[in-house]
This record gives sequence, C-alpha cells and structure tokens, in this order.
Amino acid sequence: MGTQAEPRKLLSRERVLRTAIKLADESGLGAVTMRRLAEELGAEAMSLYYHVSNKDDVFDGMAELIGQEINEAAAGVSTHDGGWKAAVRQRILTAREVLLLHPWMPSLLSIRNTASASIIAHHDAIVGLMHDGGLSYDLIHHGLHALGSRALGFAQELFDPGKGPVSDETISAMAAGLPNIAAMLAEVAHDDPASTLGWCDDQTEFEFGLDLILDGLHHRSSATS
Amino acid sequence: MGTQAEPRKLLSRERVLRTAIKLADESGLGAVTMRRLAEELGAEAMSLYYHVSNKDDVFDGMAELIGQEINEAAAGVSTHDGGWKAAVRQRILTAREVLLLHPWMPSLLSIRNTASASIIAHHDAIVGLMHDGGLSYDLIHHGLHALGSRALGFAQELFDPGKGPVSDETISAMAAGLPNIAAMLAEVAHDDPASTLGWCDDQTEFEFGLDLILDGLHHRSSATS
DNA sequence: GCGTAAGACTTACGATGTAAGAATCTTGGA
DNA sequence: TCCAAGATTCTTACATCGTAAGTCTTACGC
Repeated sequence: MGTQAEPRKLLSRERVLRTAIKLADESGLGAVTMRRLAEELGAEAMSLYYHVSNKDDVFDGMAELIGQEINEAAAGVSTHDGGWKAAVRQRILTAREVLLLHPWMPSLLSIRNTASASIIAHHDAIVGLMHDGGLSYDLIHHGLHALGSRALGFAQELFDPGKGPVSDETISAMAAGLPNIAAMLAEVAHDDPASTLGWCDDQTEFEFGLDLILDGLHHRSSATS
Repeated sequence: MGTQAEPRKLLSRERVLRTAIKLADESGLGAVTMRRLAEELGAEAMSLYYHVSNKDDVFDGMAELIGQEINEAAAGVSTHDGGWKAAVRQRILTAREVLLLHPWMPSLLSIRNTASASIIAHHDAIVGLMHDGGLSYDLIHHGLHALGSRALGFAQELFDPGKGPVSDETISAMAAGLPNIAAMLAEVAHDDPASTLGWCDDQTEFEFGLDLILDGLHHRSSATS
C-alpha cells in the first residue's frame, strides 16, 4: 500500500556512537558535529541528547568502542611462546592495525585524555604479559610510561620531515640553515611512502622504536635479576 | 591637560603572538580566541587580521616563538664533553624545561602539525650532535622517529593511571576486571606528584624513557660500527 | 478512550572564526 | 596648510557550533 516512509530506525547510544565512528572514518574527526551526526541518523541534533549527555560523551564513547575493537582483535591472536617481548610486541602491533583503520583516534585521545575502560583493559593485558615474563612491577610501570602512546599503536610525530620524495632543490634550499637535516635527508631518502597513521609514521619506524624500548626493558630486567 | 587616555600601543604580529602565549600560559589554550586576544590587546577582534592571517597562523606563530625560546635556552648550555648521548640528552631536557613553562604546547603541536622553522632547527641541532658522535644518518633518522615528541621534551600519555595517591578502595575496586594493573598500582604507589606536563609525565619517567631510547641507539651504533 | 512516560523535535542563545566594507589615522608632497 | 593616498583599525554581519528549555508525538497498559 504505497510507500510507507522510511522505517525510522530507533536511536540508541550504540547507534549514535557507531555512526560517529563511521562518520569520522569517512570524513575525519572534524566532521563529527552533533548536527551532522543527527543528519546521518535521520534525526535532529537535539534528539541525540536523550542518548548521549554531550559531545565529549560521544568522543569518550567512540574511544571506548575502538578500545573494545582492539581487545577483540587481540583476543583472536594466539599468545606466542616467544617470551613476553614477542607477546607484548604482538599485542601492540595488533592494536596498531586497528588504529590504522581509524586514523582519527590519536587526535581524539589527545583531546580527551580520559581513560576509557577498554583502553585501560588493553594496558592491563600488557602489564599481565610483562609480569608473566618476569619483569618487576616497578620496571613495568616505567615501561608503560616509556611506551606512552606507542602502547596503543601510534607515536606522536611532530612534523613530517620527508613526506613523499624529497626533491633535490628542497635539500639544497635548506642546506644553508639546516646543514645536518639536509645531509641526513640527502642520504636517507625516504623511499617507502607506505605511511598513514597521521604523520610519517611508517610501520618500519614504529616497529624500530617499539623494539628499541622493549629491548631496553629486557636488558634492564636481565641486569637486575 | 587631564587624562590623556591610554597610549594605545600599536598592534603588531609580534605583540599579537606574545600576548597569545601569555594568554595560553595563564588560562590555557582554550582561552586563546580572537576576541579574547583582541580584548587583551585593547583592540577589536577583526583588527588582528591585519597582522595575522587567521587563527591557525596565530597558533603556528606561537609554536615558532616557543621553538625560538628552546633554541635560545639550548644556546646558553655548554656542549658537554660526555659524548653525543650526554649532549643530546642535555638538549632535550633543556627543551623540556621550556615546555614546562608552556604546558599547552603539546596540545598545540597535536592540533597544528606544521613544522615551524625554529622547531626544525632544534631537530637539526640534534641530528648534528648525533652525527658528530659517529651515528650514521640512517640510524639517526630512525632515532628521530623513535624519539617522536620526546625530542621536544614531552611524551604523550594516554591517561593517568595514578594521579595523586591511589586509595586502597580504588585498587580493590578495579582488582576484579584489571588484576594486573591493580597489582602494579598496589606495589608501585606513585609517590612523587611533582608532575605537570599534561598527564602523569614525571621528570623521572620522562628521563627513563629518554635514556631507554638513547641507550638503544648507542647500542645499535656500537654493534654496527 | 486515555493518561503516562519515553523519545523526538522546535526554538533560541551565546560563542566562535572571519568576510566585506566603512571609518580613522598617518604621512608626505603641493 | 591642505589634501590625497596608503596604512591601520573598527563595525556589522553571517555561518556554524554546542546545548538549554520546553513542546509535540507516539506507544502502550488500563
């Protein structure tokens, strides 16, 4: 009997948050406004406030859900028998894979530094792996600080010293004021543009830094015990 | 000739940026709005646009000035004779001291990841110190990535696992879902609340992470050469 | 039918960045 | 001294944002 209009799916906190994540995935965190979010849901902005207390609550909810995604992904990966270092490494790289699907997460976490339950749980798992490996809680504590955002799979890069191929002109132009960086760029010449998580945050570079820290922790653990 | 009204100091890009920094120091980055900034300068919001192209330009200018402050502070510190590691460490800790005076810098840098000239110069200096110390440019390049924001004196902390004294109730409350973190907190018990740069970013923790990375670079350098 | 409460909507306000153009002030040449 | 021509500042206005307050709609037990 004719068009029965759209089914008008009900709103819910879950649906709001999922839509917010989809919106951020597609158009960036800046596109997540209450009005745009409502539009995406076929509702009005103020209607969201019945399910969500305010925008920060939306942000926190998004982080919580991504944290769950990380934990689920990690649950599906067998705990290696290669020692705590391999296990922690694995967990963190798994987290990173999830974050690569949601590149806005780093920004979100820097805006809202409240700890969501699922992200704390992720850290709890890391602490557990380290402790099982024989590290003291004191060392683990220092280690968590040393890892910082790396525990979640990303590193804050301050700028992008070599996005794309560095032209020779660029190098000679900066050679005057920045002799050392110029020399480095001339020699290193980033060639793998397979980056993405924000800013020049290569998988290779990420793993290098991660291993540097894990090795350091391992060394300090062996030396002490 | 009575009161001659206020002298009405002239606006200038310099004055706008300095005032923005002062405002951020006093009331946080969120207080830096064009109107508030204008008010502070005894002018109208739109008048600023003659000296500054937009708000992002203000942010970039602030970062540039802080970068200069870092470089000036570093210039006043003698380059040690303790090898490249001590020299780099010194430079980074000096940068950190400046950042501690401007706790909003981390947030600013995460919002505007454009590279200001002075901050690039700071990195150039670090590259120089490392190269003088015999590190290969390739290793230096990796090292810079590994350092990330730490090169400027801060580390992104995701949340604050132990701000202030951790109450026993808190620990027993979380013991159920987070056995490992609970156990760690029970044992470690943060006791030095002399933190500040954002979130639980102790000087001690910062230096621990910094040394972990520098030691790792040193080790990888020795092994290769 | 009818109250009742959950859920969605309307309207409105203050804050923000900034476009467009008017007003004022400064300065140098006639 | 006067006046044209920048240089600088101000006025007004608009779009967008988060959200407070209150109203309408719908579903359902009686």
